[in-house]
Amino acid sequence: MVRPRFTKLPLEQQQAILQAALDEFAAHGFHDASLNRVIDTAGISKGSMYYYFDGKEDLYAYLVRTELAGLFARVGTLPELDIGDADAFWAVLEDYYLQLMRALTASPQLAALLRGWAAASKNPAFQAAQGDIEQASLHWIEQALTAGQRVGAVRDDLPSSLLIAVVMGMGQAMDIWLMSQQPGEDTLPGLVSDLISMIRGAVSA
Amino acid sequence: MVRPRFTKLPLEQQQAILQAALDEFAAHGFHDASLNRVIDTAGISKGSMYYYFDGKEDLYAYLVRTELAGLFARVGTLPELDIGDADAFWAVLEDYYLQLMRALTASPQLAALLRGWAAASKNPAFQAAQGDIEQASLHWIEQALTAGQRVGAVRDDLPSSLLIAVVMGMGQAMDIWLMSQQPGEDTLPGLVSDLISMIRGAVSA
DNA sequence: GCTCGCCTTAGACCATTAGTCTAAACCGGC
DNA sequence: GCCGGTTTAGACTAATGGTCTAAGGCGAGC
Repeated sequence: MVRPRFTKLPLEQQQAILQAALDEFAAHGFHDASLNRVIDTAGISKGSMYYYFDGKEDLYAYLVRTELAGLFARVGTLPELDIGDADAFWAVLEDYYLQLMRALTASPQLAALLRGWAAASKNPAFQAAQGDIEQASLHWIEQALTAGQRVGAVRDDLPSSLLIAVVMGMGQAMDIWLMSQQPGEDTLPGLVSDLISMIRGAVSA
Repeated sequence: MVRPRFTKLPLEQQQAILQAALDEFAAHGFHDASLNRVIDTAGISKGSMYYYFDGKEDLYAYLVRTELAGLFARVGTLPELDIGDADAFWAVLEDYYLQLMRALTASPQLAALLRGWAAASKNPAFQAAQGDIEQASLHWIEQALTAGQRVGAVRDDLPSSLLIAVVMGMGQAMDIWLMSQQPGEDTLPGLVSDLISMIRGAVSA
């Protein structure tokens, strides 16, 4: 866990460290990122780094959490899902997903960070570090799915763990594909609509 | 690329090396596997290992390729897909997928190996090593999808790269979920049927 | 039977990694 | 001015993947 002392640092030094970490992790992914390089770039000593963070995984988890929080703060929270019928459910979801993707295309570094996260998250040895991030994401999808089941938009004849796993798999594949397309503001809505329609087809009642 | 000299080795020594590598990679995944441990376990020297293989990625790629070839040899090749209508297409695919999963549950080490492969394959820095494996897999899915489009079982209004990416993402998620369930011979067919129905829903015309 | 030359092997060595630890520097309170 | 806890510097460790050189092994030609 990140040490509280880190948050007591002058903001500019916090940002210097986080920026260096973001550059490094976004450029190389978790495994191939060098903590030593982050330390050099940030201009602090190894002792200080380990005084602020438990280690590489801790820094990474904190960075992802912080950046994700910023992203969701920019986009806003997910609107209420279980008012209305199935069509309304999917429309709301599509709109929200579109806004998320807009925000993501605007910050390619964050996209790279999440791409690396998606790649690593399946590795069991890494899940310990993923911890609350993964949990939050799963929780988010789980809530959306159960809301969809309440309004009859999502089938409920399968184990929810399977639905969650498949939706996450689809979502990650779509995110990566979408980022690789570098979609413009004109094409993005249509693509997002297609993606949601595929998810809808997969999990519809 | 694996050096031809490796295949000229006595079979038992080849198998000693491959078995050691399989144990290590299946237990720890690609990144956390230690090549030095493989070398020790196999009872060869570092010089020999690097005389047979270009390096860690090369050994891993060769191992996956070999094991995959064995799996497909056990299961047999995919039956002809574009005879009949859409329902026939999905029935054939389901049956084949079921056989693959049967074979996979029978060899948990191979399942672990492929799980690690799935986790690593999204990392761009790693794709160079994936190379022909990834290509073969993509090619396989691509062929199935175009066959499905010919018989009207698969929509053709989306970029095929998107369809491929999404189907791969779903497939990987499903494989991982399925392996984590440790399904018995009684439950497996029903689960596989559910999985195929989700893919069908996602990509149907 | 001997020797030459090439294929193979052994393992020391290198740069780099994440992470540990100790000693010094700093700085506020008295 | 100095005392004591907080913070920093960076040497150090164990392990990694990968390189390289020198020796061993062994068969062909004579």
